[in-house]
Amino acid sequence: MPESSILETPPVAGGSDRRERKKRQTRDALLRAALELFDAKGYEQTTVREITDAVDVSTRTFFRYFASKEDLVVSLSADFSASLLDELRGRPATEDPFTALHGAFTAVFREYAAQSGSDSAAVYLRIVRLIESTPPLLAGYLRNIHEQQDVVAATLAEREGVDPRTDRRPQLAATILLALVGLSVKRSLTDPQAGIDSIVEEFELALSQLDSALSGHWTAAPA
Amino acid sequence: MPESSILETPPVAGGSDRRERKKRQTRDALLRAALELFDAKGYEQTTVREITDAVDVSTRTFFRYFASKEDLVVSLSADFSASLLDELRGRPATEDPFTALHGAFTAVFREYAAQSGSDSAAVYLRIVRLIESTPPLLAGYLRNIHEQQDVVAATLAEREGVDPRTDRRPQLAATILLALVGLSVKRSLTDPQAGIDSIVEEFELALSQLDSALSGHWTAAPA
DNA sequence: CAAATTATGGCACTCGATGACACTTGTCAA
DNA sequence: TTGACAAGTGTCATCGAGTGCCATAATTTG
Repeated sequence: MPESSILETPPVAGGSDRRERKKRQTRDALLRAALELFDAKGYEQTTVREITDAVDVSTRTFFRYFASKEDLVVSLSADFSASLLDELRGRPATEDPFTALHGAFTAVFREYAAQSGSDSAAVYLRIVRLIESTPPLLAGYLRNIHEQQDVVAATLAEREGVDPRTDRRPQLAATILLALVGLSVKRSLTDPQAGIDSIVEEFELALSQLDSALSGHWTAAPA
Repeated sequence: MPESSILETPPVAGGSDRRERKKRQTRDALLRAALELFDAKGYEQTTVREITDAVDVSTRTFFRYFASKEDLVVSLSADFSASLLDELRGRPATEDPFTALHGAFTAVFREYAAQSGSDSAAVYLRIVRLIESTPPLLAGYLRNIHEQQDVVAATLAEREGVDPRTDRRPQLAATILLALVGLSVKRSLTDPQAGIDSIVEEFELALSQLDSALSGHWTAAPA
């Protein structure tokens, strides 16, 4: 069984030892048990002790797999950001920054949404909902995004062959686009029915209303 | 001596009792001692115990004044956000959303920069530097901004008489403008010499380059 | 099988944060 | 002035997150 989900440890090294497998299993078990408990009784109400008891390892072991309780959740959303960057780097150089960033973003989400064989999309939504409803997690999540900004900006600068230290447009574009991504995700969550596709829809909508929102009064209907 | 700085407890009530004064003194002392220690040995390396020892109160008292160690720092920057909202609400209704938000932002910063009689500007910069260089503080700070978004959006919606639940432009505008504020602050900090004025300059610059950054390739010089 | 690695468990400890209880001090009414 | 009453504070106890250290068990390698 493929069982390819964002819950798994990324295929870092080719280590195919039994040791590696066991590590992966424990990590995976901790992850699943934690999300289960977080769903059931909330993030803050769940102690690390409870998570490790459910998997039957020591709490000490937990902190060898995850830097912190927060990291367990946030690292999952970080994987997602990593996908976005990968996709962005793979975009043809003929695309201008805006198009490339826009394309990379929609591609990543569509990819997740299309993975019918796995539970990536479901897990992603679960995690994001958890994050959005838990202040300390939200904080860590936003910090992550904030750090990504610089990386995205650097990537864009390289694509366009400009110096990111003198030209402010890369950082500016990265800031705006990532802010829109965040907004789209947030909006989609207000609808409990909404799936991953609605994130893309919200994103498109935001882009189309950008001009209208920033110019003049809003007496007219959104363009 | 006026001593009017953002270190002080905001003038909540007119309570001019001795009790009020004493409370204010303790809070103020904790604030100053904490910032002093944070500057000297870093936020994470400073324990609450050390702060309270410097002021000679119990650690329990500390947590009666501040919800957390993080709150002590972040609440100061939150005051700033509050100023922005006040200013925004005071803007004439004839101004369109973009103009109002832009005007409110520059006004608040200019006001801070102009307070030569106090150390508001200096303290603000000190705090923001501390926040930007301390991951957990940055996280809390960003979470604050994120929460402000909804309030700003609601304010804009009211000004324009649109329904924030159906019209997405308020939230969109708030998101973009606050993201630009954050970017401007961040950029100003890279220059150790920069004062508060440079934040406004960065903001203006970002606005003027918005179109250029989001459309086409960047072969041409920034508009 | 023996030796070198490496994951794990257990323990003690620090620190942030909270709750309970008692003490002191400022405030207000009689 | 006196006597509540409330508010700020200190002390003590406790919990949970996170870390350093060392012993031990599992795994890999020779």
